[in-house]
Amino acid sequence: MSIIFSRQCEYAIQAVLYLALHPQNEKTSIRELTKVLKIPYHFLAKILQKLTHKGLLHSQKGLAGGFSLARPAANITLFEIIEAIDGNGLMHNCILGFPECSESDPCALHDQWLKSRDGIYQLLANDTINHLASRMKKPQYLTEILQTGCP
Amino acid sequence: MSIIFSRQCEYAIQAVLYLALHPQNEKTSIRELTKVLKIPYHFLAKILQKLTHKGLLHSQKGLAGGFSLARPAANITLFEIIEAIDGNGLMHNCILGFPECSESDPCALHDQWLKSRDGIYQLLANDTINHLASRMKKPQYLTEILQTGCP
DNA sequence: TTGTACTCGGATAAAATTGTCTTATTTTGG
DNA sequence: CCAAAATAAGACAATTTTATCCGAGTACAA
Repeated sequence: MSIIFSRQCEYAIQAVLYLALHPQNEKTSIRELTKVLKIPYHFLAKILQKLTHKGLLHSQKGLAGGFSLARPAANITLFEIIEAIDGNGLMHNCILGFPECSESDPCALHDQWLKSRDGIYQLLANDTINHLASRMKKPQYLTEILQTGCP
Repeated sequence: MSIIFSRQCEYAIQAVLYLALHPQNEKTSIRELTKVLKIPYHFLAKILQKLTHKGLLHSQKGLAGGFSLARPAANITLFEIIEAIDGNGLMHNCILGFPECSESDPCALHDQWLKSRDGIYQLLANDTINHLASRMKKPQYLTEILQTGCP
C-alpha cells in the first residue's frame, strides 16, 4: 500500500494507465485487466464502476463489451482519478491531523506543507495519462503484454 | 485522517509536541494528554508505549508518574516519530503501488516522486520538535492550557 | 503498611477497508 | 430466439485499523 493513496486508488490508476495504452475505441474486459494487473476481480469491477459514474470511463455491457476511456488520454490527469476515488482530502487536510488547522489558525507545519503539497499537486495534475502511459518503460503488465502478444 | 500518516501517527506527533512544551523533567499523565488532545485514552496509551520502546519517550510508573521526552526536544525530529509508528514506507514505497518499482525498473512517476518525497523528508527531518512546538501559535490544546491555566 | 494514582500489556470490540460470492441485466452472435 | 460473455449491484467475509476494557504491577504519600 502506498502512503498517499488508498489501494483502491492505486488499482484505479493502474487500470486507467492500462486502458490508455490501447486505442480509445477498443474495449478492455475486467477479466483481462485483473489478469494482467493482478487485482481482485470484483474489487476492480467496483472501482471501474466508480470511475464510470464519475465520467472518466465508458462501459459497454454484453458480449465483447468492456471498458474504455471516456475521453482522450491526453485529456485526463492522475489528479482526476485520485479525486474520483479518494476525494480531495490530499489538498485539504492538515498534515498533522488538526481539524481546526487553517490559514487563520495554522499548525506548525502549515506553510511548509503547503509548498510540498503543491509540488505533489503539480506532479499529479500537470501530466496527462497518455504521457504517463508512454513513459511506462516496463512495468509488470507491459512485459506481460509483450510476452503473450495479445493485449 | 490525514493522507500521509496513519491516525496513530498523528496522535503520536500531537502528544510529543505537547510534551515538548513542558520541561523535560516534568511528567505528563496519559489522562492529561487524552483530555487536552481529545484522543481515546487506551489508544494513546498504546502509542505512548510504542514510542517509549523506541526510545523516544521515558515512562514513569506509579503515583505522580507519566511520560516525558527521553531526549531534549532539540534532538528529536518529526521523521523519527513517523518512522517509529508508521515505519519507513513513505521513503520506500512506489507512489503508484507497483511492488517492482525501483531505480532499475521505475514507474512513470518514479523520478518526479523522488523529488517531492525528498521535499517532504526535508520538511519532516530538518525541523526539531522544539522548533515546531514553539511555532504552534494556537492549536486547540494550547488555548486549552491558557484557559485552564494548568498544563 | 496501605491506599491511591499511575503505567503496562493482553484480550476484546467496533469500524473501515479490502476482497469474495451470487444473482441479475445487457448485448452480441449463431 | 437462445446461449454465451460481459457489466451491475447487493450481500457477505476477511483483514486491517482504530478504539475499549480489564487485571496486574509500580511508586509515592499519608
